Amino acid sequence: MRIMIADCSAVYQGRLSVQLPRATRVLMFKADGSVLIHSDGGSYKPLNWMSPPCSVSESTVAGVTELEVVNKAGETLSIMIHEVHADYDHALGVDPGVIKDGVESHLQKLLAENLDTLGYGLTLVRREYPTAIGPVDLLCKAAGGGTVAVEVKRRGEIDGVEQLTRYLELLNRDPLLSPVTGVYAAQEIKPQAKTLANDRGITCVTVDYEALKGLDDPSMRLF
Amino acid sequence: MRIMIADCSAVYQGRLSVQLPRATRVLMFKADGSVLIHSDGGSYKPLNWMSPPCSVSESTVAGVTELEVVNKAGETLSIMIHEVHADYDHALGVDPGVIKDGVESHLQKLLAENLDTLGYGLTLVRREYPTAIGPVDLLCKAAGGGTVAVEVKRRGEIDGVEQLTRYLELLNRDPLLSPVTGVYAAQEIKPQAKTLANDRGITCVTVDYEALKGLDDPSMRLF
DNA sequence: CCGTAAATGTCGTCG
DNA sequence: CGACGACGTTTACGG
Repeated sequence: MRIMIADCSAVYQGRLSVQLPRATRVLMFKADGSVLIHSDGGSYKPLNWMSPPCSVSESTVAGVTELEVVNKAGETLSIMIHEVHADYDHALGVDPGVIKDGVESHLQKLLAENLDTLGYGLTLVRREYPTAIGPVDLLCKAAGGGTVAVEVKRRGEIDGVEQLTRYLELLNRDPLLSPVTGVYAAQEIKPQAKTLANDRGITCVTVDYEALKGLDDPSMRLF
Repeated sequence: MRIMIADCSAVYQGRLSVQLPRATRVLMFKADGSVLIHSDGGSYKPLNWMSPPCSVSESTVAGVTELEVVNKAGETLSIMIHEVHADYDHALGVDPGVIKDGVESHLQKLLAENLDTLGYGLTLVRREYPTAIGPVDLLCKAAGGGTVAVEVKRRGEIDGVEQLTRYLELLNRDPLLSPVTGVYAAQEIKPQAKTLANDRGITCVTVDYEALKGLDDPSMRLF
C-alpha cells in the first residue's frame, strides 16, 4: 500500500459531483487499485474515494501531478497534487479477514433453537421460508393450528414492522397457512416500531442474545 | 495524524464481536481520537475501527503493546501490536470539507420547478411539507381538486414506497387535502418497488436528472 | 438527545 | 450480473 501526505485538491464525477478544495490530506492507494482521501477527522469514511476495480493514470503539468482514477461505470476521481509532504510504500500481503459473532443470522439461529422464547407450543417449519417478496426469517406452526411468521432484527425499527406486515398479508392468502400471525423479535425495539406493531396485531418480543447463547451452549450453563 | 504499519491483531467488542487475526496492517490514529485499521484491499471501510469520541490507553507486556480504545457506550477496540514496521506523524490541520452536487435535494428542487414532469396541471403547495411523521418531499394541488404527494428518491427502492404510503395514509385523514394520491419519482425504480407502488395505486415516474438540469438552466438549452 | 431519512452508502447472499 | 436485505451501517437534519 502506498500512503502519501500531500497538499491536494480533488473532484469526483459519478453518481454525483463532489469537490475537495486544496488542503493537506492523506492519500491511500491500495493494492487492488482503490484510492482513499482522508482528512484528520470525521470517521472512517474518506472525504473522497474510488472503489475497486479501477485504474489510475498519472500526468504532470507545470509541477502539478494529476492522478485520474476511473472505474468501469465511467466514474472518475481526479486528484491534483500540489505538494508532496511524504510518500511511503509498504507491502502488507493478503489479509486473513475478520471473524464476526453476534449478527442477525446468529440471533435467528438461536431463536430457531429456542422457540419457547417467542411463545408456547411453536414448532419450526423452516428458517428463511421463501415467498414471492422475499424470505420470512422463521415460519412456525402454532399449537392451536395457525401459523406464526417471525421477523428477527438486531435493532427493531419501523422498517422491520413494514417488512413483516407485507409477509403476513401475503402468507394469509394461503389457505394452508392461514391464519398467520406475526412476531417481531429483536434485541431492542424502538417505541415507534412497538406502537405500529401493536396497532397491527403483531407481537413484540425483546430477546437477550447473551442469555440465549447461554441457553444454547451447555458449557455456558451454570448447572 | 499518526499512521503506523504494524503486525497486529485486534478485537472489537460492542454491538457485536469482531476479531482480526494477526497480520500486517495500516493503523490510522486521527486527531479526533478515532482509530482505523486498514488492510491492503476491500474498499474504504476499515477492517475494524472506533469512531469518535473515544479515548485510547496504552500498555506494554512482554514486548507487545496493547492499545485499548473505548467510547462512551462502553464499546472497546483492543489492538495488540506485535511489531511496528513504520510509525509516521503528520499535522494536517482542519479540512475545508466537501462540496456536493446532485444529491436528492437537488433532484427535489428541480422537480419542484418542473412539475409537468410528474403530471399535468400540478401546482406546488410546498417542498418538505411537514407532517407529524416527517416531511413530504413535494405536496401539490391537482387540476381536478385533489392533492398529490410526491416522494423523491435518487434510487427508488421498496422503503420509499412504504414511506410514501405512510404519508398518504395520514394526509388522507385531512379533509382539506383529501383525496390525496401518491407519485413516486426517482432516477431509477426497482421492480419490487414498482410492483408494490402499483399495488397501492401510487404512480411511478422515472426522471432524468441531466435532462431536468438542462431544462432548468437556460445556459444549457440548445435554443 | 431522540427520531427520521439519505448515502458516491458498502457488503454479503442468493437467484 | 442484478436484486434484496443487513450493517458495529454512518451521517446529516429537525424537534
